[in-house]
Amino acid sequence: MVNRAATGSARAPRRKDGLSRERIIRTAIEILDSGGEKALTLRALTVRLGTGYGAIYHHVEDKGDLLATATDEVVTGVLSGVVAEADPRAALRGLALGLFDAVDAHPWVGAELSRQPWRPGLLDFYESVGRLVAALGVPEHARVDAAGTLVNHVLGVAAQNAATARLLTDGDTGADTDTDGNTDREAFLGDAAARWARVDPARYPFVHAAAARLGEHDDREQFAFGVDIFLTGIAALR
Amino acid sequence: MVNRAATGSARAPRRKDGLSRERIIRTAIEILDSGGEKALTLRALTVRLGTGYGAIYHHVEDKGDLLATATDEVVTGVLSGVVAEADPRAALRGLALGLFDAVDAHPWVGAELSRQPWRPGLLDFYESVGRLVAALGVPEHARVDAAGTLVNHVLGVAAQNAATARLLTDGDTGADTDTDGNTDREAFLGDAAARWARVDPARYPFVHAAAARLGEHDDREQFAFGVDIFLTGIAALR
DNA sequence: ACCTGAACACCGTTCAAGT
DNA sequence: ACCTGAACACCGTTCAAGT
Repeated sequence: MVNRAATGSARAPRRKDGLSRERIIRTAIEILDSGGEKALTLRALTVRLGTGYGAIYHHVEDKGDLLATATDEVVTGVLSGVVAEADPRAALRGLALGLFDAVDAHPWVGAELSRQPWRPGLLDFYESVGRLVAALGVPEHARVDAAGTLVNHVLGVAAQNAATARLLTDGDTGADTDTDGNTDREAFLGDAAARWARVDPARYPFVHAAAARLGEHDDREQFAFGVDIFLTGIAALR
Repeated sequence: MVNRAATGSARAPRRKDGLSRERIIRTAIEILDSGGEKALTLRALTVRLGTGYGAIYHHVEDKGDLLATATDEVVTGVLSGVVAEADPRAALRGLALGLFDAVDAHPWVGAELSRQPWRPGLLDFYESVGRLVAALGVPEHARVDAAGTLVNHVLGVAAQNAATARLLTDGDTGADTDTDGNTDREAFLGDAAARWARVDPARYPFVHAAAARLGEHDDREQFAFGVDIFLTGIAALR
């Protein structure tokens, strides 16, 4: 399948492709993105990279190390792409939505972030949130808690997102994910909505009503709404 | 604890202790509480219950089923113990803190809740939050999102709590957890604080300052603070 | 119906051996 | 230094066989 040195005359081509820590992590991200958390096994990595286990363990400490570094990669990559805003409120909203979108695109990141919230990948995020909270006029003694609350909101939604994605893709071989797009997703969501709608309306009126409106629901909007609630609450601390 | 037909004269004692779904789940909870998520293996269960694998699978669908049911058990048990309050704000705070305390006592619950946020164990919680949010005067169209945001805050902190607990107990055999109490915990927290304090103060002034104050930090207070921020933010929706 | 436990499939990880 | 791949320890789960 690799078919290297197909043409001829080439002298010594540096050796092979050159296995490196970066390439391993990049490949891991690809596997995670296409097949979900469950798809990332050391075996799958060796196959995809065309090497053995030891080669991977030579560049990477652990599977945990692998997952954590992959997560850092995605998070830092996205945060640097967030446009700077003058207004602290708008900046905070943009920052939060930036991370939301990243997790939305890579749901496994949500699971990993809630597993290890103190990873360096979140350092810049935390720092930015902290400064912006200060810029909002929050007194010093409340800044840490306020920033923590906002970060927690992001991580909480991220975890939820990951849970939904896991339900959608795990167990699946991922074979027909490409062919049909979102039939699976729709089927699942319909199923979930039906199950939620089945709760006793007499005993759970609120949940029942919420389930009925599940179709109109937009995760991103709900997330942004939550951010605004916290921003309003935080503004009152001034 | 049930102890039925304790006195004599009882005819056929029904057979042995009688392995039941309830007993399996109760034992699972014990293992999870004392040894953490990693300690719950089917093998450990068979040993503790003195049976084989098949016996367990006869009463329980899955390990997932086991974990989910155990989580439901803990959550519903605690929510029924929360005292009713007349003031919606106080009631919401009490409800949230009740779940926080439950997760604090059983950290594995936090991980499981963020893995499956739609479990029946959370139904009553979600319903109560929804009604109280309505009682606060939040307009109907915003209630679902508002309630969802609060639930997410609770689940987010719960997941974080679980992550910390996992770092503390997993890998550990749990042998000296009882003897020495919290030496391990203190050692770990000191280590974490030291690592956080090591971040570059020039590049990360906020995080660095936060790390310095990590000692005075109380998780429960920060959680309650977040709830209050949320409540303040929600009041503006009226 | 309820239980037993060997067997199976599949993990992450190690390590003597190669280049 | 970097890589190979058989081997190991340990999972969750199954299933023919027992009572």
